Amino acid sequence: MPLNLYNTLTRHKELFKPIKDNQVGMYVCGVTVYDLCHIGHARAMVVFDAIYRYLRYKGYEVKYVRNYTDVDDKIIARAQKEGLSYQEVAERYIDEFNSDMQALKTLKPQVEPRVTHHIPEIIEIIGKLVAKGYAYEVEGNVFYSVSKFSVYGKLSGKNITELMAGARIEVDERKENPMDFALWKASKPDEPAWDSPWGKGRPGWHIECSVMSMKYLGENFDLHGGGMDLIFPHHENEIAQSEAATGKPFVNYWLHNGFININQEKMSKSLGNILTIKQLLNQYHAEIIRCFLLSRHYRSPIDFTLGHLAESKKIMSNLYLSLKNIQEWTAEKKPGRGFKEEDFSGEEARIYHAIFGLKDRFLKAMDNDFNTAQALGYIIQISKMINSHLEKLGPEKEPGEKLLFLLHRAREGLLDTAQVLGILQEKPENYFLLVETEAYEDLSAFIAAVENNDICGLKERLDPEWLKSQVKEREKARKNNDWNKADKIRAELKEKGLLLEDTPKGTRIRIKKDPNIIEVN
RNA sequence: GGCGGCAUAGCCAAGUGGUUAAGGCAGAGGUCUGCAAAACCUCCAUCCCCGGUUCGAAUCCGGGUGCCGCCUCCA
Repeated sequence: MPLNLYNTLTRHKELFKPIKDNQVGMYVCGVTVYDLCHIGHARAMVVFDAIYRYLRYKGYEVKYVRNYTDVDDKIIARAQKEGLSYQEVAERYIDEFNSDMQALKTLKPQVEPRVTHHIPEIIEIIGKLVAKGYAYEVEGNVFYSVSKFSVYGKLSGKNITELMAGARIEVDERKENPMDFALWKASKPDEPAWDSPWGKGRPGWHIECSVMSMKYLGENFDLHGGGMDLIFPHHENEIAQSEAATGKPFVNYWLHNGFININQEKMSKSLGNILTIKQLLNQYHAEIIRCFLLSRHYRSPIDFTLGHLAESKKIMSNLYLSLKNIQEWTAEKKPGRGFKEEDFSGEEARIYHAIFGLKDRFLKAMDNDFNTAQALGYIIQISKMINSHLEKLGPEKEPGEKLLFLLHRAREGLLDTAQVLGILQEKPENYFLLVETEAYEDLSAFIAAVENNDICGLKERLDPEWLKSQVKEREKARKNNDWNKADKIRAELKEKGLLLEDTPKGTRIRIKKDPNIIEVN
């Protein structure tokens, strides 16, 4: 099935055609490593991770490159503030970024180039641009001359003459045109510097991506991605630099993800509403975050609120519930043989159709400009059908051959599609343990776990002896039909964050998690 | 001022002209339960406004209105 994607360059959805039959080169602008990453970064990284996974799912051989900007003004400023070298700052935040990405279960790109490892190549390209007359040197700085590149503005739809030049830019007198931008910056004393034909200095911001993307993917490659904000000037400038240097078209398809708002406000340092990935991961399982991020189309803005996150949490629990149900119903039993459509009728026939149609529908959704929201909807639909059907069959959990067959196929289908979104990667029992704090069916086992301090932090908050006596009291009260007392104890435990649930099999317990630990202003 | 995007139920959200407008959350009613919880069942929209194209439009075109982003570092 053909993949269509929205190309910022043409402002249309286009049929995706790789340059080399089934190989894809993909470059995504990474981060400037001067601080912890926030949920906006998380969105970009998760979105492009899903795109990367999907391309591979479709059978493309993808070379994925994502850079680190490890030298720039902000890093230098941070280093000076903390009395560290810029390398130390960069190293620290590269490590932090890596741990965030790993926690968010993103796949590692094949190449993660750093600016400081590519200085000779950068100098070479700048030299080429100067030689070709696209750039000029002033006092050790090299600027790109925007007016020499006739199609400047083609990505962002801007027109140089109409750009209110200088309106919001501090005009640098040394530039021939206010829109010109730095390729090479002369360094001040105490700043990182490399020798160059124009004296000591360091690369400007945009040139690195031109150089590193072309180095690893060729002068013309397939996909280039990043946040919406990078369209102008960053990506516009990349095009200007690259195409001027090589005379070839740079990137065929430009993809840009939308921004995250927090409670309908732009996330910004001045508003003080920056939420870091670490804060979020502290409270929410990575797959809940991925589910939230992928439940909207990647180009739309999305609003971060605790309510929305709670929805995603519910969704993930329901999905895992299906896996758990399937696991319990199938146990170790393998389906005896394959069945055909005509073998099923009624509810089972509907489930059969849904399961066997899942992959097609999933592909169709994803082929439509990576519509993860719709794709996720289809996955949830299957999950819901399974849960509902099994519930109706009652508690015996003795599936016939045909149902066994359906359940196995459902599981395969769910896992196969969900992995493209990077969800349902945990074993259900582990997921519930991590997220819901799996309900303990056995109260004495729970108390023992508290005593052993197996449950993080609970021993400090709860006296196991007190807990033991409360539980015993309540059991006694229930036996005596003393419902008032039983309810009272249940309420007391609830205040301590313990939820008692009476089921036909007995009383079980689960730990209530506080959903409001993250503070969002 | 320039460029771009969005407007679908209480909320979030999919929907690239054609059967009953995905899905989720919340809510209401129900099953189960001593009660509650969990789970399951049922119910819950004609798509911002006005014109136009068409046999037929949420979907295409024009005009309004209202939001938002970018034009400065930014995912």
